[in-house]
Amino acid sequence: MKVYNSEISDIFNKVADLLEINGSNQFRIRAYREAAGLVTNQSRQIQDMIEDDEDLTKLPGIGDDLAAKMKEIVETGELKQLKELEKKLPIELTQLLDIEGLGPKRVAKLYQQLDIQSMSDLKQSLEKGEIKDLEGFGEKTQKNIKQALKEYHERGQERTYLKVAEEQVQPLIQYLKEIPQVKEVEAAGSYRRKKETIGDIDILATSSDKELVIKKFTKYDQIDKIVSQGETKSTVKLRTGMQVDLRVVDPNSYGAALLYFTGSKHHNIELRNLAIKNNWKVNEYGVFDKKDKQIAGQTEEGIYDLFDAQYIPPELREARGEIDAARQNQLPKLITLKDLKGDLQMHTTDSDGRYSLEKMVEAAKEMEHQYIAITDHSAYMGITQGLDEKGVEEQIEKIKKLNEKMDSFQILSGIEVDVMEDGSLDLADETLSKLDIVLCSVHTKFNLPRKEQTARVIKAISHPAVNILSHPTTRIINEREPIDIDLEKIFQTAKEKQVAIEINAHPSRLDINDRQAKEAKNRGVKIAISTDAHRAEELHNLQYGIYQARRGWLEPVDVIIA
DNA sequence: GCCGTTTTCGGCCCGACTGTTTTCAGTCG
Repeated sequence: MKVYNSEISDIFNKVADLLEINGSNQFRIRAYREAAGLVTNQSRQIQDMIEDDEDLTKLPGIGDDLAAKMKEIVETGELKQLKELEKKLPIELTQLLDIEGLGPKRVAKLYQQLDIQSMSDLKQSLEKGEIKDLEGFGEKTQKNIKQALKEYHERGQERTYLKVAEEQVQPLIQYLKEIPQVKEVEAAGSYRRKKETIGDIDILATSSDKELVIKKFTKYDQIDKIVSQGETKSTVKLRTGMQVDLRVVDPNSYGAALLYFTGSKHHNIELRNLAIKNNWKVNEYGVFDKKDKQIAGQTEEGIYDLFDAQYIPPELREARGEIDAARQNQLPKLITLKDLKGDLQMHTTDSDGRYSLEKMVEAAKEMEHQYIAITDHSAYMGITQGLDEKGVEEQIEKIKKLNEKMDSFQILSGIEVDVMEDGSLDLADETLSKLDIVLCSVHTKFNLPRKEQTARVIKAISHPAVNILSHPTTRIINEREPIDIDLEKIFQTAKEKQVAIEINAHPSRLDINDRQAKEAKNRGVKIAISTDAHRAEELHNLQYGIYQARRGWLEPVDVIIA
């Protein structure tokens, strides 16, 4: 039986939720949550680590108890402790915690006094209007819970693509910049860390007249609702449903506040713990010594400097070893968009692209690319009207003629060939051998069992003609789960066969992801970053692939850049 | 439940805003 890391972290989170509703020791609860987060962020499967007899207590925050519990989950698929807790408290209570404004204390009270166990119980009680009479609750709180429950059902759980968030952040930043009293303004949070999806937007501004800035912020014309408004902080909901938090601080706290609101939370905690060892205190206003004197805080650089660390780019601030690396002067020199000289995957009207070969070439030249690969689909995928052997040869000729007219720019003849169910490729070997570059990818049979799916992909990339494995997991963010494959084995084969692994730069794919990219790098696998553009405008998506690569610690040397 | 140049107990990151209170608990990030 396969037990995934996500199942282990789900169980730990449920234990933490129930313990919290039960009023247990908060630090014990935190230990479970930390463990859940650690397991989620682990690039290796815990099950594999246990099978390899690795010592799980070497992981930070994991002691004998939690290590034994992970082992129990891997071996039995469940955790006795959770079963015991469920006898005392209904498990549905944990869902109530997802409603904004409902934390463990209130959920416990609703359960104890009104026997509210589920969303539907809550809805009924709200309709009866009996919640306002509980001690510590009131008219306003009841109304807020009612609204939050409604929004919970409307919004679902989806996070927004980075690109979609950018479209909302940029004009808002511009609006804030135009307020004369605003000195600096920057979007922080997961947006600044360039995470593939964004939950809400955190904006930081500095000003000597904070209240005025908050006031003007709440007048932004895209705001649907003001959730909260204080002297230095306000939360609003935009018409799009996106939540935006603005925090205004004094200019001399800019660096500390930017650091704080950029996160990640775990990165901050690591820094704070480091500060404690030096008898310092870190908060959003600065770093303070024992006498409460500010010793850093104006700039992020100054703060990292105080910790004897290199400046850590936001993309790396995920508590994945970046602080240690920065203190040993060993941070990677992250790849930038400028390092990339071309694009290795795009489509034209010869398959499912919307633009002609000539148009795509024109657009790529305008972007100052030095080369591109034209990689239309192979014929197998009926809906994409892909190329068969004859079609490929015709396109090769067409590209050859076009290349003759170019000075320094180069067009590579390529293909995105389908991987069949048995791992064979959708074009004859002879045809594939005539191409400059061959990408292979899975577009069908997403549900094969792990062993078969892995064998299928390994067979495909073992084909001597293949250069790149495109969108390896086939996931589409918020839409399609990744296929079940053993990426470690695939990376191993990729290295042996000198096949590159793609970071597909499409904002909804970003496949492989940041952690997987880091793992690939560690295993010595080359990465290709390409847009998979189906229209000329999409060539600009390369930036999102670069963000993901940076989050995966990639340097120019790890990537096919020219 | 974890952890240790304060090592086997006693700590564990820190502050803003709201609503219900009348000094603060609860929630959020």
